Amino acid sequence: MTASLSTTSYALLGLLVFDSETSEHGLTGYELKQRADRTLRFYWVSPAMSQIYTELDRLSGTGYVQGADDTSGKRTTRRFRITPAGRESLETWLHTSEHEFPMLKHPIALRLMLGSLMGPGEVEAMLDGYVSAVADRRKELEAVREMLGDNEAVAYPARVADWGLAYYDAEVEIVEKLRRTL
Amino acid sequence: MTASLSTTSYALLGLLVFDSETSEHGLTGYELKQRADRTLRFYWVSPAMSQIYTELDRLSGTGYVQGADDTSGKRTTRRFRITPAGRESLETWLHTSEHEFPMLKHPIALRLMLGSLMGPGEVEAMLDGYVSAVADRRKELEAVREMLGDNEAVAYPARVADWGLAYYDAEVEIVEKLRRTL
DNA sequence: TGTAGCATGTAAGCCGTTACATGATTGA
DNA sequence: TCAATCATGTAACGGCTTACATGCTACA
Repeated sequence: MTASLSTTSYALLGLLVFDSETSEHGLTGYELKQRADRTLRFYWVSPAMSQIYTELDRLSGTGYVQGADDTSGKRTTRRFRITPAGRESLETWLHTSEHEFPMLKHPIALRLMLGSLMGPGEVEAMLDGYVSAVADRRKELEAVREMLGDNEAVAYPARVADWGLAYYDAEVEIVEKLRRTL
Repeated sequence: MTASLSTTSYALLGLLVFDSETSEHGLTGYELKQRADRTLRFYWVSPAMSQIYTELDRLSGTGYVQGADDTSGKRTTRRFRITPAGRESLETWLHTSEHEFPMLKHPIALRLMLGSLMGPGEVEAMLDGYVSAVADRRKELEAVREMLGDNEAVAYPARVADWGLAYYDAEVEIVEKLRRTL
């Protein structure tokens, strides 16, 4: 029987799969957090450091990752690699689990609903601020997209990044149109 | 000093504001859940029933809502109304709080990242399923939009619904384009 | 020498869910 | 009479965050 994990656990396992295909030494918890900040953050969550270490302990417990002391550097660190069992569990999850609908927590839309309680100009300012925040976000994601390039090994992550970029573009267009109707 | 509440608390407070502008008798926890299912769900969350009652207790504690036994019907229920203090707290929140960036938890995008571990056809099937799930969602939101009509009192909620519809349309377009590149 | 980044954890606590429990009313 | 809906809660627990604690290394 397969231990059932949270989606976040599988997401981290996914990051470890990509690592295993390009390197042999694994990732530290710290490095895993950096990867999450670069990728997962845009369409899932980037767990807190403390959460990363907790998940790594959990995944070690189920045998899905294996941690080993790395003494090759200046400092001894623990590096984690995905195990065959972990890879299998991840694949089973991909094949069999329910595909839940995305969950969007959108504080700007929530506030807009209460626009009648806001002052004149305040709604506009909020939407302008949001458009510029999206632009910032987009730039960050663009940098990630450029890093992925056209490397076949990360063709799917690149597609996800493209999806994200198109989403941000659509969002800006929608909000700017909405802004003009106020 | 104002008690600091979760965003979900303010969202419920917002629903109670709309009620207060159209009726005088308030909402039961059960009705509040129904409103959340119709509106909040699309761009925030619709809390579980148990959470609704917990929040109502909390909001009663801070004096932001007031519950009263309603014995006018066949059955005695508790109906909640927002208080002037609650309305003020909500407005303060609208004016002063940080506008966090939306949070998207997108299981489909997450799985797509791991597309290289999925079988041929499996990615396509997943995306097709997603497109049809979005279509279903869109229909639900469309029904809500129609209910709002062009009633001035809910002009802002109507705009939020329009935003949601445009978002679903964009999502379908993006995914269908992506689908063709596989 | 001091600050930023690397590296790893524990503890407390919030938010929210599912499961469980109870019971009234409406309508087929 | 039986199922669906209305209506209200408690208990247990999972997931995740913030705050706190510690210490090494690189570099300006």
